[in-house]
Amino acid sequence: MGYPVNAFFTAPMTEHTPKIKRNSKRNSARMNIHTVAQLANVSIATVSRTINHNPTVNLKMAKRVWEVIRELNYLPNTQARALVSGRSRLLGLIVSEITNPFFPELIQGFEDAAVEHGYEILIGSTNYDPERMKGCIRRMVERKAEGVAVMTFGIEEPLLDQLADRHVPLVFVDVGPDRPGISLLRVDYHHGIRQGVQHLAALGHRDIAFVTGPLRLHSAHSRLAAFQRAIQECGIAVDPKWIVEGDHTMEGGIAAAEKLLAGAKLPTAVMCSNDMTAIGVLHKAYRAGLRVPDDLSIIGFDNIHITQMTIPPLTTIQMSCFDLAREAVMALRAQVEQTPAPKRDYPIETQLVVRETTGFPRGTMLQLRKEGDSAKSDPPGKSSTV
Amino acid sequence: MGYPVNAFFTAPMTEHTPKIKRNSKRNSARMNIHTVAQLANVSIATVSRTINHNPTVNLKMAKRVWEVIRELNYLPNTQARALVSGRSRLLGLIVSEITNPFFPELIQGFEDAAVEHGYEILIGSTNYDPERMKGCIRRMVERKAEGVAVMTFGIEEPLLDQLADRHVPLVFVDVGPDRPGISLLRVDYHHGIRQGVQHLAALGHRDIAFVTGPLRLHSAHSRLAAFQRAIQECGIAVDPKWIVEGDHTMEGGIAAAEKLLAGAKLPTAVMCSNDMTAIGVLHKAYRAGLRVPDDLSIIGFDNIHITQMTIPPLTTIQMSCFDLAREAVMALRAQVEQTPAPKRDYPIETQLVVRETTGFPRGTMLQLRKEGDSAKSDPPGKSSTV
DNA sequence: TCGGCTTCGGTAAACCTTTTCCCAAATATT
DNA sequence: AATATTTGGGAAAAGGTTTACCGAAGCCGA
Repeated sequence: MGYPVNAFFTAPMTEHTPKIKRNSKRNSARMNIHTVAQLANVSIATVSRTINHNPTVNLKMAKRVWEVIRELNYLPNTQARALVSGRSRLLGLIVSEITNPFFPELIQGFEDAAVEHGYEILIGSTNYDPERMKGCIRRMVERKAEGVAVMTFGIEEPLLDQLADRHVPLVFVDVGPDRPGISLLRVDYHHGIRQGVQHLAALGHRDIAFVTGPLRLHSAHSRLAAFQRAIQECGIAVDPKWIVEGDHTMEGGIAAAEKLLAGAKLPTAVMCSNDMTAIGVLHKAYRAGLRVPDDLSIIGFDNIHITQMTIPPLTTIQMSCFDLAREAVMALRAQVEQTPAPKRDYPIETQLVVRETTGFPRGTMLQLRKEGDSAKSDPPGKSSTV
Repeated sequence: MGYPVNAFFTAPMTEHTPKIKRNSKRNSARMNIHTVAQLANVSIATVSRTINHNPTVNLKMAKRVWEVIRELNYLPNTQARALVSGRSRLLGLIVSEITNPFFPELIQGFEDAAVEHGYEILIGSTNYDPERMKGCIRRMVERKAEGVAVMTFGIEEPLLDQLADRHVPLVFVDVGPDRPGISLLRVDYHHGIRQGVQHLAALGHRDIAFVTGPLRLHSAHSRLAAFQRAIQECGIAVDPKWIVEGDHTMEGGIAAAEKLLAGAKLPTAVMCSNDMTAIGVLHKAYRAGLRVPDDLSIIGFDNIHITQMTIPPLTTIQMSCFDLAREAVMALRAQVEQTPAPKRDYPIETQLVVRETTGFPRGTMLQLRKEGDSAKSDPPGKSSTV
């Protein structure tokens, strides 16, 4: 500091020495902005400005620089850029379980939205384990993610302090602490679930069971509450015996179905907190010799890709994970880039998709048959989507 | 220069200015190794040594430093560490499509193995698009991944030069250029596929179709070749009409099944290049009113989790993606950490898993029935694994 | 032809950490 | 008690980039 800046202009020799030193190092396969500058016969500042599309660089020179960059296949060192600019251009995404097909679809959407806006993503999978969650958060902080979307549908509050304390913008699903820098994606579970319940009620179902997600998670409660509200709206009583806790896995679905089958009276329809659970229930029904939908109607939740291919294709409630992902990125960007007034709430729609696992309950069917209306045996809405 | 502790010994006034500037910045929520050093009353070097468990730091001092680190919730800046140490501790993983359930399982395994050895992962999903592949590779280089596993089961050669030229260790599946720094994971497709073919042949199948993967991919050819060899070993002729190209998606499976169904003569069994294809075929069979396995036997490949839950559960050939992932990390580590003699070849086993989509072909079944052996109608090996 | 203005390009500091080198202090040895 | 040896810790450079600041060159009008 404080040296007369241009003193050296008149004394080239002293400056030459370090330059040579640089060259010798560079020859050993080390490529950086200096290499480019040297080959293009410009200063590193010019190279940097060219790369960052600074308009003060003259076109001819820019072209020359780009040519050298191409020729060398030069790519700037992201770490160095992030270090000096203070921007990592990294968004974090924390999910429950990467092996649940819902999440890869979400990840894909998140990545596409992020890349579109010049960000990259850092994925963390908690597997419902607080230890792993802690690790994920640590990594997000260490790598200086500029924002983190917590899509685990539930998070231990104390853990997120690590992030909140560092003023990392966060986005949650459903619920989260009300602080500045924290956005919420509010899923309107009620709309889709009510459609599902009404669909079942219209078919004549009165004995409707519900398999929840893990009740530690807030989203599981939200979905259950939406179900209970919808059921009551239809004037049906909710029998607590038919509310069974699952864990959002296929195995959990099987276990839940077993519990239901063990009861004295069977429900005629089951709604599930997610599609994987529904697939488990469907499988158990198959094993138990129940025909779907004749003996048991099943509705899932999420509308993951594979539900189109189950046998029979699953009626489910769509929650667009692309919307969810896009909104999450939007919310994060709004915080990071300080768009004037960042909304805190981003609503997400849900929507019933009728496929072929829902039909008349057995009793009704017989009744209809008796009335000579056998053509009706085709469930309504068959393959309305597929 | 100008670090707090000894600044005053030399030239207090001139050096004092930056110190104040630093502090003022630090107060505004900026935390780094200097903050820790200051609070612990040591130099930054000591803090760094403590963090890196350098044994020359005396225990008492280390304890004091760790306490401050804890109290501040300090986490070192990964970018800066990577920049100076030249080690990003990042491993890249490039997959075909994250929404194909095989890959999340692979990713999970890869991440677990990486984290176990102190690495983190960078995921790229190509969606079979060379443009995206290019982007993935660029990101891997930019972020300075220390090694990259290319699990797309096929890569455009010129693209990988970007990585090879930079001496980034690579690991491929099946096939890859024979250069130093490139390891191969050799999957023994033949073993599992032969088991599958023999299983079908033993049941009496002679008319066996095969739905390949996208033939641009080398792994598709490998699997097809393994099938053809196995078929010939069983003394069955391969009818080229029954080799149909799929694309590793469920939709591709449906399309392939449609092509097969349109033929004059139907095969009695179909082997598929992956499970998603098999699920598509299974679905098409269901739509066409064919019973599985009575009218059509189906065998998949990969043994993804969901195959346990298809209706009926899918007979498939297991390729342990955890093994694959673990071996990939091992191979990369061997290169990165210069273990004495890094093996180039890592063999991966495949294994038939018999579930319930394979049974006697229709003709045989009737024949057996005629022979009064109706008890045999249960296919052999039923749920031998589930 | 010269002075002032514009425009373009170079220099060095800053970002945060690791690591080498070196010095000082503490302990051991004669 | 004085020197040799060990140990612990501080200073500073390096790593690759961005950017503020400043100098130089070119251009125009007078």
